This record gives sequence, structure tokens and C-alpha cells, in this order.
Amino acid sequence: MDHKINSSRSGAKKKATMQDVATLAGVAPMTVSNCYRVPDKVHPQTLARVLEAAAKLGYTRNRIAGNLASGRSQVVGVLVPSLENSNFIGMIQGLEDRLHQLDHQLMLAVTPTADRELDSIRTFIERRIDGVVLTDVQHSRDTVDLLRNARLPTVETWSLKGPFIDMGVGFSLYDAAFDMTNLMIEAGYRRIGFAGFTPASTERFLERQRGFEDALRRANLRHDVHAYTEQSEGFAGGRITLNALLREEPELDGVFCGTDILAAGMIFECMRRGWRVPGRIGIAGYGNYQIASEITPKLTTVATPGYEMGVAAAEMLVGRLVGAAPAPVIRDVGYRLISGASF
Amino acid sequence: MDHKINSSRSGAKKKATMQDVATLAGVAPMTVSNCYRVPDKVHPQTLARVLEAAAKLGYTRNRIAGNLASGRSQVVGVLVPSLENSNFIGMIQGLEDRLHQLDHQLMLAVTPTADRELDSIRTFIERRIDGVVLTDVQHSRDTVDLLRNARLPTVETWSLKGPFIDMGVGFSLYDAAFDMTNLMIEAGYRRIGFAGFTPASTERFLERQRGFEDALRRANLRHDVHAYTEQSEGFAGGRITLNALLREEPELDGVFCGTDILAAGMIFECMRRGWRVPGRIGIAGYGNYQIASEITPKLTTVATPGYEMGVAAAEMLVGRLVGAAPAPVIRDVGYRLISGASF
DNA sequence: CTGAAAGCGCTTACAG
DNA sequence: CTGAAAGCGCTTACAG
Repeated sequence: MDHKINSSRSGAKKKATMQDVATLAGVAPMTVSNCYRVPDKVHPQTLARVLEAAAKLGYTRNRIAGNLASGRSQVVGVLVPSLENSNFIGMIQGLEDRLHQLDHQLMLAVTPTADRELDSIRTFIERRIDGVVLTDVQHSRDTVDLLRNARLPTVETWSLKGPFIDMGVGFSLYDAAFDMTNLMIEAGYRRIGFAGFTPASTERFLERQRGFEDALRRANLRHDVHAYTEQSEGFAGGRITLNALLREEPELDGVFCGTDILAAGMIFECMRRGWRVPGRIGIAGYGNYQIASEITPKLTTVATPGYEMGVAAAEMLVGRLVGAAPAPVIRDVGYRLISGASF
Repeated sequence: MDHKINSSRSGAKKKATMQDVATLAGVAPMTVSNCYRVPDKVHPQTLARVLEAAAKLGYTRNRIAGNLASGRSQVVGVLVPSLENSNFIGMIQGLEDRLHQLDHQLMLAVTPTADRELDSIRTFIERRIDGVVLTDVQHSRDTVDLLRNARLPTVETWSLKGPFIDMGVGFSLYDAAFDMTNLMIEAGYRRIGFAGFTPASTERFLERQRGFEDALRRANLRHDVHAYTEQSEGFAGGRITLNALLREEPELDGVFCGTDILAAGMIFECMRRGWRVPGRIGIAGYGNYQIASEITPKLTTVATPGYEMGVAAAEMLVGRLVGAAPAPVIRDVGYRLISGASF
């Protein structure tokens, strides 16, 4: 036998193949294959014999070869614009967990720009991934075309609206804000303000703000107390917006903050003023960032369902691959209100 | 031609192959292959003709087939115990960035337990990854054996000490703490305490504490002012340890906190007391968490080089694969002191 | 610079 | 429950 091909790892024993296992077990290679793919359909004694032979040889199946023959890679690609955002991390975690259970693997690409997204998708397709998970629904024309032409099962996340290339999963920012605001109203708050960032995430903030306003409107309460600050202000934005809100509504008794960073910053500011939270003022957050549970009082906040979205995306993709009944193409995974002590 | 094999995607056009491109371009399949692998060695005119044919057919190479033929997958696996820890995220980011530049892909597994780690490595090997990056140097006997027997290029991270299965990359916690403490000493601080968590991360904290103590010892300063708290206390740990340190050393003028969470909590406590930071007291952090730059004053802290570690791991792995000169097996990526305004 | 031949290690649809 | 034959789409070492 000629081992030259193995030259780069000249010291390595050649890996055992299915053929080797078959020979040792006294069966055909296909039977070995059956042992791994459909063990139920193999006679228990045969199965035992084969597995023993495999163990003796230290055999590990080569799924690359299997992929080529079957046309399925059991790999799903996920693209996120950044790893800084804990929402995306949660989604990756959900994907990984569920995919692992479903015997699929996760290939990750970080794609801060449209070019890089396109590039990574192209590479993923060359690697014959079975499906792809995209962040958000804004993608270049080229990306959309590429995905469509390849007929690659695709899930877009963080939106319920689309337009979707294929499938979508998300939740309603509006509903989340609406519910949270109602919770504050039910708790007795009557003069509630909204604090948000500007202008970066305008679209996403607007949806929250509409939910906020509609809840107040329905309760016949004042719904036009808003304040905005730059994202770059960090915690200081909490002080800035609190001051602004108080100027507009001196009787302010509650604030719905568009993110936990603002909420935390506002709590720090209240601490500085000697205001009790709650008591003097109630504060709601959004995002369930790490700080939400570290701060005192813990924030009552909205958990964005990154993890759940990842799980759903994994299920939608694998469901499609195994050819189950055509599942719904858009999934609403909802959200959770995390109950803290900040109002 | 029989298309039945394609049954699960019956509507799909069959994908073009290298053979198809070759036929259209009037060359041999191998020449098409050459166009992709070694374009420099192909006559420019031939190259152009082939690429044109490929474009016309919407051809995308099938790297799965290439992998099988070449024995190289150009995929690197990374295993992290959790995605909650921003240090690991940084490492993944570094890996992904560098790997992308080197035309390799990243497969990710989250492995909170030793069993899951072993399981994922097994799957990775079945997928014939070219190398693997592990978190830390504590791995089960089975994992070590599996990796050794497979002769899979392996990099273990976050340690300089090993013992390593193969290669290792890390930095010195001791040096980082030593340098930071010296910085405080040079800044004029004379009664510096150390605040840490207990008992979770004992080993890693001890290394920091030794660096801290040696720096003070060298300057003939008191080096036995320590306080510990539970990790679960979050920011409150800053208050707890500050109080404890003050009981031991009423003249305390500085604190080196084992993590930014403690440092931030301590700043909040100082805020509450009306103490200026710095001025009344100087505070150093560790970890360069997100909060380090969000808080006022910004923390002077140690940046753990997760990103750099990922980059280094990518280079070590790919370097090994292309068979470059046997590179050093252990790499110290150092650390950076982030200069804030907290002392 | 170009290419013929063999082979990478599996899985497929099916018959027995 | 078992297996013969063909084929998945590339890359290899080499000769010309």
C-alpha cells in the first residue's frame, strides 16, 4: 500500500476505514454503515460484532465522506454582525444547544459589513452547509440572490415583519413595551416617562415607544413624556434623561427605560440624589443585561428572547431538512418580563 | 441522467460541477481545479475562460469533495465552557477574525461539562476538523487520549503552565497584577489593599494576589491587606470588601480589585459615602469588562487578552497545518493595562 | 502550463 | 436483516 499521500503527517498511523471494520467484523462495508445510521435495523449480534471491531481499530467515521455521498452536511451556519452584543450571544447559545441535540454542528461567522456577510455566505455554501441563520432582515441584494439561487434554507432573526428571504423568527418589541407599561400602570404609577437612545437604533426604539404610548393612552394617562440621549453616554445617560424628564413632568413617578444601561444609570443618579427606588420613583428596564441582576434594586426588565430565537431557528432549519410537514415560515417566540424590585 | 438521488429537493436544478465548467470552457476538470487552487500557475487566458464558464453556470466549488480528496477540511473547532464569559467571547472573535483571513472556518461548541467536551471533540473529529482550540488546560483523561490518538493539532488557552496536550497560549496573571500594583505605587499610593472573590476562582485569584504582594514587598510597603467576598454579591461585594479593608487598614488609600465588578461596586460605595475617586481613594480593576468604560470615573484596569489569544491560536494551528517550520509550542501573548481615571 | 487516471471513504436505491 | 455496484465531486503525484 502506498502511503505517500499521507506525507504531511508521516508518523501517523493510517486511520481505519469502514472497509477495515467490515473486514474485521466479517460483514460488508454497507452493514457497518447501517450500524451507524440505522442501528435499529441491524441484528443486535451483528451490531455488537461491528462495534467491537470498530473499537478495536479505533475507528471514527469520516462524515466528510458521508456528506459527499449523501448531500447532507449536518452543519448550520450562523452569521452575526458582532459578538459584543449579548443578545446575539444568547441566540448563538440557543442555536448551539438545540443543534447539538439534533446532531448538527454550528459554523460561526462574524460579519460586521455587508461585504463580509456575502463573503462568508459564499464560503459556507462552498462548504455545503445545510442551512443558515442570519441576524436581522437587512441584507444586500447580492446576499438575497445568492441564498435564493442556492435554495439554501434560511432563517432571519429579530423580526416578525420581514420581508423574509425564506423563514423568520422574532418577537414584538411593541407588545413587550405595551405589557411592561401596563405593569407599571397596574402597580399604581400615573406619570410615566420614556427614556431612549438617539439616533442609532431609532427604528427599534420607536416600536418600543409606540407600545409604551398606547398603553398609557388606553389608561387615559399622559403619554408624551420622552427624553433621549446618546448611546455613547453610557450610564451618564440615565442622569441626563432623568433630568430632562423631570423638566417636562415635575410630578414624574416612573420611567420606562429603553435599555437597562439607561435604567441602571438612572438608579445611580437616584442613589446620588438620595431618592429611593422604588418609593420616590419606579424604573423599568429593557434587555435583561447582566447589570439588571447585579444592581440594587434588581431591575424589572424585558428579556429579549435571543436564546429562544436560536432554539426556534435550529428547529425550523432541521425540521425543513428532514422534510417534515412544511412548518410555519414565521415564528413569534414572544418575550418575558423579568420581575425585579425597581418598581 | 438519473436525478432520483436528489429527491428531497426535487425542484432544484442540479448544481454545476467542475466537470460541467470544464466542458463549457473546453479544458480538463483538473485545469478548473487548478484555477481555484493555484491560479498563478494557470495561463491568464485559460483562467479567464474558466472563470467565465463558472460564472455562466453559477458554479460554486464543493469543498466537501475537496476535503475528502485532500484530507484537509480548513475547519478549526473551538470549545468554550460558556458563552456568558466575555473573555471567551473575545477569544472566539480573535479566532474568527484571523481564521477568516487565513481562509479557514470556525466550528463552535459550547461544552459546560467534561462529557459534553468529549462528545463535541468526537463529533469534530468525525467531521475531520484540522485543529481544535480548547479553553483552559483541565481536560478529562479521555479527552486527552482522544486528541493524542487522533494526532489532532490542539491549542489550549488561558495558561502558560500546562501541562499541554500539544500547544498552549496564555499570559501571566502574576505579571499583570505586579505591573498594575507598581503603577499604583508609582502614582504615590502607599496603603493598598487587595479585594478578591472566594472561593470559586481561587487559583486564578491567588496568582494575581501574589503579583500584588510581591510588588508591594519590593517597595517595602504593607502587603497583607486583603478582603474577600462571594462572587454572587455582585456590586455589593465592592461595599463589603471596602469596609473589610478599612477595618484592617484605616489609612487605606488604594485598592487593587481582582475584578472590575468589585471595582465598580466599590466606586458606587464611594459615591454613596461622598468619597472622591481618585482623591480620597484610588481603585484599580481587572478584566476590562464592559462596565470599566461605562462607569465614572473610567476604571484603570487590566485587559485580559482574549482576542489576542484567539489570534495566536489561529496562527499556531494554521501554521502547523501548512507545515511551516515547527513554531514554538507555547506562546505568551501578554496583557495590556487600560488607563482610566480611577487612580 | 495542462491533463489522464486513480482514489478519498462514505451512502444511495434497491434486491434478495 | 444484509450487501453488490455505482457514484458523490473533488485532488493527488506526476508526466508531458
